[in-house]
Amino acid sequence: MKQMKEYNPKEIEKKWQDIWEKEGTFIASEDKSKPKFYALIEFPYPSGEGLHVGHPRPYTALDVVARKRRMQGYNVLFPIGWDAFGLPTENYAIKNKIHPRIVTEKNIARFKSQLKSLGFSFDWSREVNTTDPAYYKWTQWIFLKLFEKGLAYKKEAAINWCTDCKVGLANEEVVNGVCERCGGEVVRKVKNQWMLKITEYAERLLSDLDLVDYIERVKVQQVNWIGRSEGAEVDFNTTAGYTLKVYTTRPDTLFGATYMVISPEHPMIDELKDKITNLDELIEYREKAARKSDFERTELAKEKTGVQVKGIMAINPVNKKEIPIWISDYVLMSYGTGAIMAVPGHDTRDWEFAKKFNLPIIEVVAGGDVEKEAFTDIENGTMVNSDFLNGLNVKEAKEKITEWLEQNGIGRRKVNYKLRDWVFSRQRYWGEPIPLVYCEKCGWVPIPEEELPLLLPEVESYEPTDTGESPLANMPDWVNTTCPKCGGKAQRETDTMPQWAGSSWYFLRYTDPHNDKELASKENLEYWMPVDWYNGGMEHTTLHLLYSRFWHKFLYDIGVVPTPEPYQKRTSHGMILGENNEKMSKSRGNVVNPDEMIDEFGADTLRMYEMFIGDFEKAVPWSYNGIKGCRRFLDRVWRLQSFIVEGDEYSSDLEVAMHKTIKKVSEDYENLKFNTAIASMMSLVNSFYAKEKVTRAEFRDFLILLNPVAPHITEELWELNGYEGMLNQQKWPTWDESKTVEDQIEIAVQINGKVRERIMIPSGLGKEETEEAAMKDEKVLELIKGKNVIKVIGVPGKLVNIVVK
RNA sequence: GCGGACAUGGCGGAAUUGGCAGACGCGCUAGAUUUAGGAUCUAGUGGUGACCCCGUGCAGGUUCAAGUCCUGUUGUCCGCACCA
Repeated sequence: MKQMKEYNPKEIEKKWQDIWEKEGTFIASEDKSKPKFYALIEFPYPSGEGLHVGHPRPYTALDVVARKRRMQGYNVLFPIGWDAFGLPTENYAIKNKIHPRIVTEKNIARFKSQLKSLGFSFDWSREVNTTDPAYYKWTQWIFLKLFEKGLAYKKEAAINWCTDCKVGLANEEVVNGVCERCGGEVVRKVKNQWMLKITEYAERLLSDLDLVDYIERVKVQQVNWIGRSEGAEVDFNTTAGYTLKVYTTRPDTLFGATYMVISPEHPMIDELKDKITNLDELIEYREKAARKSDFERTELAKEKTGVQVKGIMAINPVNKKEIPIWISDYVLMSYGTGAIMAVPGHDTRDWEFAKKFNLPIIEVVAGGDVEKEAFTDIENGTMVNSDFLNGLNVKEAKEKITEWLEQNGIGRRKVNYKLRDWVFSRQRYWGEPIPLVYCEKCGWVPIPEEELPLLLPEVESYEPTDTGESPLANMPDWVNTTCPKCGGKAQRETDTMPQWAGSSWYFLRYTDPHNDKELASKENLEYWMPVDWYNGGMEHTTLHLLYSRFWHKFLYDIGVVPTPEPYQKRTSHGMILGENNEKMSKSRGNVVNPDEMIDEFGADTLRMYEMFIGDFEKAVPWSYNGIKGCRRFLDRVWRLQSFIVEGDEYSSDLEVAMHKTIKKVSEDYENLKFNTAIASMMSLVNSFYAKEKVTRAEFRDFLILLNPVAPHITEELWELNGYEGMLNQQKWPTWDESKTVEDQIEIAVQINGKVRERIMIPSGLGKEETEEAAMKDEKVLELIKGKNVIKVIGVPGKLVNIVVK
């Protein structure tokens, strides 16, 4: 036994990180003849807090896959960058009176050193930064293209306004009625906003989910968020001659419509103000509704409120009956037509409203008791009280009435989506300036492409204003400009883009990050896209993921990118919780800092524990003892050196174990089952210890298998023990399926389903031979002696069950 | 309310198409070694003292065989939230 050096992670991790950097080991090659593999993680937002141990979980997972793929001969792109515009930095900058650019630089430096100390195989030469003018030039360019194609428009709209951040929020940023970022109260505020027509892509965003390999829960969430529904639009005439359009998914219940409800903001009220006899009352209700924050609205959702529109009645087109019109805030202007036909017999909300205001309820689908509750079942039940629909089931009735409506020109088939257009303006400083100017004569005019990027100006104060204007509005020198079209006086847009802008296309930039002619070259996009595997958090499923798919589809339509979808495969990791099983946060005092773990145990141990901690897709609490166990394993691996014996082959008694492990590890790394891959390597090491021997061939292949998880220690052991070259340049080992099974295997013999004996039989026996082998066994014969054997069921390789009486 | 996921030892978790429940790790117990151990090694570790038996949230069912399939039920987590 030779003298062994101590395992010193501090020393060897630094050593190998320096070597990898110096040699450019992980720089993606420009050689496009090799098969490519593009692995992507969500680029981090460089906050002032630094990393906690939750961050490295997804990064390590894809690092493992990336490292394995390189050894399998792929040209791997595994890039990293910074999503650096955004509110927290700006807020911190305001509070501490430091320019957000300086704050950003500082935070990035911190994140970078933390990520580097974990030994990820990122291609640092392709680092991007959304706040770099050379990057946001192209964010602005894409926006101009959207504007050019009519997909960006400015609209006076009631938006979600965070009273703390003093900024408009997208629907997606309002969580439970409060601001997703700061938890501040959100109220409705009418503002002139830039909007992006993501709704125009709703159908494709939905149907193209068939083209990609996303985990089910991601697909389901996107489907729900897009919220497609099929129904009909129906025209209701009114006694005032005004036509009220409604959208319904239940046209079959038209005969049961006993009143109508329109949203308080519905334009009919203003248009017919001369004919409405209680206008004051309606306006009062509308104002009350507008003042309510979204939070209050949902809070008060239990009790329905409303006011009848007096002086006008609607006419049910199927039976010409006059029915009253009400306004109520349970009908939203932003969905469908802002008006509904109320069918209290078969819609729960309408039923509650009708009960409260004593409106008639008519049963049109038999099967329930509409006096007790709305009958909403659409599977069972037959149409009644519905003239020519009587006797049909719901499905048939829907079809028939829709045809009838179309024939009579009073209705049409209609598909609706819950998805709304994307509020794209922020009244903030730290974001991409919107490259448009407003000219009295020409309206909104894009600044010429060659003038991009439109730089964010230096500014005295970047505090948001109480009026809701961007800080940029306080800079007349910057705002006042000339119209690119007519040369007249014009003013710049002072709103900036939301944080989601830069992250909607960053994966494209990685393919060609230094290109100053295009956002990325055609050849590079052709070669690298789509992203083969994208892992990220579930919290981005309805925001970033949908937004970036939308931009990508748009870029596909205008011929910039070669694929209709950006990401071929999407997976998601579970959160790492504090040791107390609560979400890790500063305020709970349960944050575990990766720097400290690296200092105490080493990066390899941390990486390994991140992967071994549990089911990758589930939330799991951190455990200090758990990480200690991983360090213990690496210590054991280090000490394997003392067992090394000569041998270019696997030893006969471990041959099966080797092939099995290679198979298990190779497959598990691909299937997010890092925990079981590591478990199988631990078992293998236990076998080496049991023998106190490991051949050079066994050790060699074991090191390769372990390398993606623990890259530093394995490189060091590779070198120390005189293997050729660098470990990361080796070929991934392969397994021989026929060698993954022992010659003799143990199977169970059950009697009436209970295991009573275990026998050794040669592997590969068929069903009958297996049964025969069991029936020959002495102990088994003993056990069934004198009993009546009814049935013998053999399962090759598993067990034999003997049914006796 | 709607949609989705999950429920297995003291803990994190394993378990192809239904086929030996509890792999691997932690923790714990005992022993060895050590001046000492939050080090290392060996053995044990679902419950009950042992064979038996009982055991995958709960109650049924299908099957030779159920953690896995079916029906019902309870609980936890996540997403959406008056979407007509």
